Amino acid sequence: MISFTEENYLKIIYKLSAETENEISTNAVAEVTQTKAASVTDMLRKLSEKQLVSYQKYQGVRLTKSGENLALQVIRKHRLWEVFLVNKLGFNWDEVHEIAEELEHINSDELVQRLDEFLGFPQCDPHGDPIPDSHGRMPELGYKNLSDIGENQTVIMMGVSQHSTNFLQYLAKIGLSLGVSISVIEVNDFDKSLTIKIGENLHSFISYEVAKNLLVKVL
Amino acid sequence: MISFTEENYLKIIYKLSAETENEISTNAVAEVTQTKAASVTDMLRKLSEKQLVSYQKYQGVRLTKSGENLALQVIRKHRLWEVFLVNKLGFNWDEVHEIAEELEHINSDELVQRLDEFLGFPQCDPHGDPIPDSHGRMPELGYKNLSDIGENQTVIMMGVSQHSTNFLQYLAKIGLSLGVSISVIEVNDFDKSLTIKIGENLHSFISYEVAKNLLVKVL
DNA sequence: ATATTTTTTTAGGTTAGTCTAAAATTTATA
DNA sequence: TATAAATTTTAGACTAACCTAAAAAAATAT
Repeated sequence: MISFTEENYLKIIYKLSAETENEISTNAVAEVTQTKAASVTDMLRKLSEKQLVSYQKYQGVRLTKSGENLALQVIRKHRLWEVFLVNKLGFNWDEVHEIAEELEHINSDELVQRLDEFLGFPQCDPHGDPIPDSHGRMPELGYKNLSDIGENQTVIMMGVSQHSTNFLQYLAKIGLSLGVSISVIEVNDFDKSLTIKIGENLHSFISYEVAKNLLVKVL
Repeated sequence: MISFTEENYLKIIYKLSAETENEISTNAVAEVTQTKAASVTDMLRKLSEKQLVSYQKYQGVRLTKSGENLALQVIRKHRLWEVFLVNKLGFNWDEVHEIAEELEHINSDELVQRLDEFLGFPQCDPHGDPIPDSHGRMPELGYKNLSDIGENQTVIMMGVSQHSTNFLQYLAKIGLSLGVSISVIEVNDFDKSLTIKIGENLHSFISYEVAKNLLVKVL
């Protein structure tokens, strides 16, 4: 059996692994789990004994195939529950993360299966993140970052790659929400900031930092 | 903050209290929690320090007002989730208890509120048990036990007061399900067993033990 | 290439929730 | 009402997940 806490470690290692080819350091995990490096070392040894990660001391950690599968199932549950909370219960997309952090550990394959069906087999969560299927396969959504879109192109906003409440509320304030069309009017050479048109007639100016975190679909 | 385990103890003490006026014994709690009496003693001392139960050693335990409120909130969540699982996800009523045992500990008042609304403010769960409101008030459903119904009366089956899978599957087998009409044909003086008519033309014979656990609405 | 800094691990300790075995208390019985 | 039986509590120990402080290893800088 795998515990709530172990599941969280696997999920965190999975997410850190997505950003690099290298092993994940003890400190990197400690920062995300909000624990001390010593605690992480203990847990890595334990996960290693269960064959969920490959870990050599001082050399960082990597998920094994079965560790990755477990991580993907947790992520699948998290994202399905987020869809439920937003689409069925009417929560705002910036309110669901905490609750989904709890729901993702509910243990029942039958439940996940039925929830998926009830939601109409969604491909992505309310932030545009892809939902792995029951075998752990991620759907290929082909979204790009707005920062990679050239001048005079028009795209549709599909998601975000940063989920902080701050960021989501900033987007709401400047009129950016899922499904709106965004036209890139001008890209500033110096700092890569963008002048964009949101919808039909709202103009806005956003930094490269923000553009990098917006997922869009090219028409 | 109150833990998963503490919530379970409160819920169990609440349920045991419904069956008696007296204090609940350490052993009674141990039996339901599937732990040893020594562990229960430890927990009762802790809950007592938190003012959630009143407990004098060797004298058994009772919920305080705030302990009872917490227990009722857990029961509320359990029953709302059961409604969700059956009405929305299509589970059978004998399959939902385990999953609801996990879901009942998810911590968000906003979630419970919205779930209640999404389900249409149900008055009772799929077993006919009343769902406390957000203030902990139980709706008065006025159901009776089938064992208290006299000969020649007709009632509607509304629920059960025993939730074991065994029992629920036995009911399914003899054709008893929520909403069917039951007519009491004859009551056996000797052992109080009943001859009943289920629906229009199905006759059946049930023991007093079974009749005691069926909740019915008198027309 | 050595010294310094940073990272990681080890050693030993804490808390929540459990256990067993023994002691204390209550209840039942003769 | 004294004794036996049952119940409950205490004492001491275990595991999971965390901690701090110190030691060890790796990375960086002089």
